[in-house]
Amino acid sequence: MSNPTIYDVSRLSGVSTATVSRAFSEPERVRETTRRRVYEAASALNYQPSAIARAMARQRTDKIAFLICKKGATILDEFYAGICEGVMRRANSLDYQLIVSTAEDWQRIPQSKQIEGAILAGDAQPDLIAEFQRQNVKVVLANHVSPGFDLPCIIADEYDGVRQALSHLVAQGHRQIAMLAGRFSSYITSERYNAFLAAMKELGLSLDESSILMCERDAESAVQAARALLDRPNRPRAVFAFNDVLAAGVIKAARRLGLRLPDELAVVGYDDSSVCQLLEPELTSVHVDCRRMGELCMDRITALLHGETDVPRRTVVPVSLRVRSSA
Amino acid sequence: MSNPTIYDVSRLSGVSTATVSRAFSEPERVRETTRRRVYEAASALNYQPSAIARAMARQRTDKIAFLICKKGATILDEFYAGICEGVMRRANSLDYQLIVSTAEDWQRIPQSKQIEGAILAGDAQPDLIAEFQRQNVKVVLANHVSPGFDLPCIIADEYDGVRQALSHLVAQGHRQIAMLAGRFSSYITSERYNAFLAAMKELGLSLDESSILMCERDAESAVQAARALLDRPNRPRAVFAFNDVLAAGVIKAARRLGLRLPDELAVVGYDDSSVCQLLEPELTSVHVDCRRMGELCMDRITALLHGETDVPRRTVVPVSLRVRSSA
DNA sequence: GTGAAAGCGCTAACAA
DNA sequence: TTGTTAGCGCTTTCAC
Repeated sequence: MSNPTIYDVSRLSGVSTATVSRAFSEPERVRETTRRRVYEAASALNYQPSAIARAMARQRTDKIAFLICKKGATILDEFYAGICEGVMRRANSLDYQLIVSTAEDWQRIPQSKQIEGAILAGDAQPDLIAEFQRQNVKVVLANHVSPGFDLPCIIADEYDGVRQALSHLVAQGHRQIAMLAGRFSSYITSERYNAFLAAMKELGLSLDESSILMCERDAESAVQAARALLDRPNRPRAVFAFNDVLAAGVIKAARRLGLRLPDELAVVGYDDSSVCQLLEPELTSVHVDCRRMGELCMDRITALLHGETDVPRRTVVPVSLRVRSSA
Repeated sequence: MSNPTIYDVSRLSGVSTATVSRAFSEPERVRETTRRRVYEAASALNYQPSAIARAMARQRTDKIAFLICKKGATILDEFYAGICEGVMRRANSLDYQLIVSTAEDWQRIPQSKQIEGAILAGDAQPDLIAEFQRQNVKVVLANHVSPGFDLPCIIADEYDGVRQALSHLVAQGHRQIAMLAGRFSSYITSERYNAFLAAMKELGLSLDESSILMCERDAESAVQAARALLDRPNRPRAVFAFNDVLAAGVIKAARRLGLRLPDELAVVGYDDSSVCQLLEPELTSVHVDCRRMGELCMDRITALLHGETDVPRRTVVPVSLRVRSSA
């Protein structure tokens, strides 16, 4: 019942185990005819090399982990699922196995997972990073930077994203732009917040403190905040939201107040998630190529694993505004 | 530079490797004081048992795969991400490692992945299943059933979901209900389709062939179909859509025609995805507990792995209508 | 181009 | 309760 081993193949094909091994991992080093005999025996026995034994002998596992570092809420939102997909694709094509988990769950398990690298997506905690470094596991950060560590990180061009959004609104004639900021990871929140301030300044717009609102990360919270904003006598005509969910909240609030978009209120979101095309009017949003971010993460990990020394520390992925009918 | 091994710990703590091994895998079989000494030595050396070596010796890997079987489009939509999350959670708590991939990518890699079980989500192809069985890998199906095989499968109660949706519409006074069917996996499509026919009959509603529309799985396709439907002189007052994306398409089309929801048109979706609460009006939809489905998948796999013989073949997860303002 | 044999780090009889 | 030791299936020198 147990699986055939290299010994079985060796016996059946009449060559040594060393040759069988080579036939599978360095085919060019074994003579054509021999190789053929090995393959025939192998397929007759339905043999496949054991990844475990191979890892054991080679002292490497070709295994890397993708950990979502995010407290609460659903684990795989669309954005992280996109990064995950990019990582997965690239991992598969590079013959790496991908373990997917959350940072929380990962840490609960004491046993070493024998991974060679870890991609931490989101708000990676310093102690987790330190732990990996102690175990000599290569680390790459996605959508986050961790000041204390010298690690490759893949981030989106937050500043440019916000700038594009605001420029578009300005081009539509808006001068007074409100911002609805959500509580995301500390990095994203502060980055996007500062980008807003900087872009407003760059565009020569006056900043009204009262038109900067904070809310949680759910739509309902956004609806509340937006209602307060839109109820004001001198309400803003344009709103930039931290992501599409919040933007949807703003649109809901606007609808309930009977406002027509984009004429009476312009709304721009962020992430260009699938919901943008489900709303009416469709939501103008900043597109982030999260799959690409995932691929880059894998590229950085493999570079580190190959001992490359000049791996880029900070890779900024360009973003672009997708103009639709909400603004 | 290389990691400490069980020999290092054995030497430092002055006990045999067997005892060290036991201290980690069967703590109760080693005396308190000895155990303590082992742990001290281990942590002094920063030792962690190698999962590879353990797998090699034990002849088991504690590794299972979650494969998304779905052609095209994005790999991890919200529904599958939910199942994946459930599987992940349970896998972590049971100390299994989870490899996540797509069926396509998986098959491209010849080397054996040494998994003990595979959870196939979606449209699992018979040849893939057969291949796993040949390799003695346990298989469980999620959101799918494969007639040719005797496998545990976890599915949602499609029939009841549709019935609840239609009952609700009937309770609202609707008699003439249209259906917008999308091309999903063959199983889901036919299941939901037949459920509609059966439920209509059960509720004593007359079935008008012309009010059953097919479309692709994207919102735009749904908008087109819905427009054709709503442009008719004798247009329906209620639409049941195969999922929330299609329902959103219907709402878009309705909006563009100036129809007011739910008074002039009632819409019900399926899946209760996050978009339901982002739309205005919020979308009434059939809630499917996909995380639960994922957990059940893991439970079935572990039952199989433990050699249990009476593992349920067909587990139907209950669903429930979430009534909101669209119908 | 191929073979012999020594590991890789751990587990599980079996013995003490 | 603890120790001895023979594997687990493969890779990789080092010979030939």
